[in-house]
Amino acid sequence: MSNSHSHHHHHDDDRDKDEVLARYMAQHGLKSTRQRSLIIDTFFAVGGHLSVEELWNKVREQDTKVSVATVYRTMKLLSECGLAHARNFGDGQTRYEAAAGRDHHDHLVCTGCGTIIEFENERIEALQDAVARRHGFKVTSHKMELYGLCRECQRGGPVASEA
Amino acid sequence: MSNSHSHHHHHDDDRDKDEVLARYMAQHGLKSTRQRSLIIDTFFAVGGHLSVEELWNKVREQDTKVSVATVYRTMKLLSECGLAHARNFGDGQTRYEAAAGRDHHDHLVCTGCGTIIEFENERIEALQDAVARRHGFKVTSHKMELYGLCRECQRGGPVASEA
DNA sequence: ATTTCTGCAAAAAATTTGCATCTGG
DNA sequence: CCAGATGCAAATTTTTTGCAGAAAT
Repeated sequence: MSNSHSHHHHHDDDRDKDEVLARYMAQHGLKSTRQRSLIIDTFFAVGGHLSVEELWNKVREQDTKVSVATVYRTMKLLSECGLAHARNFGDGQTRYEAAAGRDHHDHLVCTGCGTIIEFENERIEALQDAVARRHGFKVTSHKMELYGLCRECQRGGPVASEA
Repeated sequence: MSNSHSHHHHHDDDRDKDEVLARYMAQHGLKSTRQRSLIIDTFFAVGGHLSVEELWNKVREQDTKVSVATVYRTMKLLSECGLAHARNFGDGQTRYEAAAGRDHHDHLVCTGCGTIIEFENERIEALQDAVARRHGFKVTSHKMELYGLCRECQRGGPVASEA
């Protein structure tokens, strides 16, 4: 339900992403390797909010001997060039989510079953900017999470926890 | 819970806090110990957004042999009874901040110098509730952080990092 | 007396890093 | 070739835990 009104066309997201990545790598003298490509492709293909370990598992389905270290290093890269955002939802792990070509969005996190729903709200964004301006801040990014119980969990009681 | 308009008098916050704490401890069969009191008092006295280690250091100025484990355990407690909130600002550590008697507030985090400014905005809160309602969520808490450069850091360039 | 703490040190969990060895450009 | 990347294991960092002794109710 996202990618509705991008300023461009259909799969420009992908193109943008690749461009951003290529430019960044060139500027920083980085090399394109089999592992990096695999990790990055997997990351964008799977989507969602992946912990490094989850991503690592997915990656290893393709190439058994990619090391976690490489996944950590690659995700840090993606994060630095703005194609992924690191998030912390309170479970001990850092989770990454794709950022390219997406409007900013925030999260509703169900503390019962762990479901994460994304949403966007322009009016909130506008107010955030206003607040920041009022404090003399130049905002570069933000995150917002609402924690609570989803419809299901309000009824039947929380579904068994599953980390 | 923290629905109180804090426009009461001076130390109602403290009273509230102590009540909440006492009730919670009673209901859960918890004991009031020297260490817990020290940690909790220190936590509220210092204020700000403390990591466990920072708090531990402060605590040890009073009592050299409180263990870090106790600080972790106590902060988890405070967090569970709603008197403190755990936050993650992206440096590897969980930080806690006092919650008693305060209206909900959010943060402006300067990525240049690390300064954290708190703010409240009812209109944003209202919009958040609306969004949640629209998704069938019953929100229990939320967090929101805006990252960017504060006035200072926009001018003179980022102050030397001081991790 | 009984139940709940605390300190300590070991254990876990998450992430980073050193280094010898490969690899892309 | 050579800068940069990878794997692996060891090292860090952050948080949790088991347990025996200490305290609180």
